[in-house]
Amino acid sequence: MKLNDGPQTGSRVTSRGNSKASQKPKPSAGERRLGDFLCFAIYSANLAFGRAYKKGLDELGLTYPQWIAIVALWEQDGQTVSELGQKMFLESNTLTPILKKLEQMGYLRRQRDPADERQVRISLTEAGRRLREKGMHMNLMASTGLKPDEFARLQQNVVALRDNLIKATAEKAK
Amino acid sequence: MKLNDGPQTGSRVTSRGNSKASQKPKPSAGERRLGDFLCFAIYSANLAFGRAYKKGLDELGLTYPQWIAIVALWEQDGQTVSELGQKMFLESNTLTPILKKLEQMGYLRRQRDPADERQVRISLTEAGRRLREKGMHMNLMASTGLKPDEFARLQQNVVALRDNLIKATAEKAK
DNA sequence: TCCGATTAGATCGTACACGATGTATATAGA
DNA sequence: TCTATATACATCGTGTACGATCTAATCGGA
Repeated sequence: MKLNDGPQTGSRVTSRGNSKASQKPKPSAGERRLGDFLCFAIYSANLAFGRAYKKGLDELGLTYPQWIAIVALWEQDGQTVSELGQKMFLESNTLTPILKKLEQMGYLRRQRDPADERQVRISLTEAGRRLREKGMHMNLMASTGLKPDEFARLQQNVVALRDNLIKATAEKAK
Repeated sequence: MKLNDGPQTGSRVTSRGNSKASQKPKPSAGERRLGDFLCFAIYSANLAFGRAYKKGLDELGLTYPQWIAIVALWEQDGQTVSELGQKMFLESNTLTPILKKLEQMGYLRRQRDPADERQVRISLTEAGRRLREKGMHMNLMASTGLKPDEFARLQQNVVALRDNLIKATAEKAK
C-alpha cells in the first residue's frame, strides 16, 4: 500500500478530463511534434543501435564505447588520449575511465610519452588485437534493413550532418 | 612528479616504432574502419546534437532528455509512464528519475491513476507548458546545413533505420 | 473466492557524457 | 633563467541508460 516515494495516492484529481491541463491534444499549425525532430530520430536510433549491439558486445564482455575505442586503436596504435578523443568525439574526462577499464581488463597499455610526459600513449595488447578480430563478425547490416548502397549513402549523410553541427556549434561559440 | 594513478613513468617502452604493436596501420581488404560504421556515425551525430542543443537547453535549465519529455507530454497530456516510455524509447528505470526531477522543478505532476493504482499519470503544469512555448524557437535546421527537403528525407531514413533495428533486435530475441 | 502469475513503477549498481576543476609538464617571454 | 601561461590528462559531481531486482496492484483460473 505504501508507494516508495511514489506520488501520493491521497490527493486524487485525475488530470485528464476534468482539468484544463489536457486540452492541448493537437499541435497547432507549425508546431513540430516529437516525431518530426531530426535530433530525436538520431537520439532514438542511437538507443536502438546500442540495444542491437548488446548481444554481440556481451559476448566480448565490452560496452559500446569500449568497443569503439578498441576499433579506433586497432586502426592506429600508440595514439595519445586526445588523438583518440578526436576520433571518438570525446575528451579525457570521458575517455580516461574507459581506457583505465580496458587496461585493467588487459586489452591495452597506457604509458606516458617520455618525450612529453604530459601525454599518454595507448597501445593495444595482443589480447586487445585478438578481441578486435573476434568482434570482426559483428555486422548489423541486415538488421538495418538497408541495401549496401543505401547503407553507405545514409552513413555519409549522417556524417555530413554531424560535421555541420560541430562546425556550426564551434562558430556560434566564438 | 606524481601522476595521480596515471600509468607509471618508470617502465618506458615507447610502443610505436619498436614493437610489433604498431605495425597494423591499414585495415586489410574488407576490414571496416571506424569511419565506415553507421552505428558510429549515429553515435557521434547524437553527441554533436547534444552539444549543439546545449546552449538553448541551458537557457531553459533543462537537459536533453528532460526537454524531450516536456515535448512529448505537451503533445498529449495525462500519459502513463510506460506510454511516455514508448514514445521516448525508454523504460521506467530511466524515466522515473527524469520525471521526478521535472516534478520537483514544478513542470509536471505525477499521480497514481485511481482506476489502476499501478499506473502513474503524468501531466504538465502551467509552468511546464510555458517552458514548452519558451523552447519553441530552438531550431537547429540551419546548423544541420540541410535544406528542408533533405532534412525531412534524412529524418525519415533515420526513423526507418531505427524501426528496422528495433524489429530485428526483437525478432532475434525470440 | 483465493492464490499464483502478470503488470506497472521504482530502486539499485555500473558505465558512460560532460562541465568544472585540479595537477603535472612544457613553453615562452622578459 | 625564472616565472606566467598553456597544454594534457585526471578527478569530481550530476544526469542519463540499462540490466536486475523489488513492491504493490491487478488479473485469471480452479
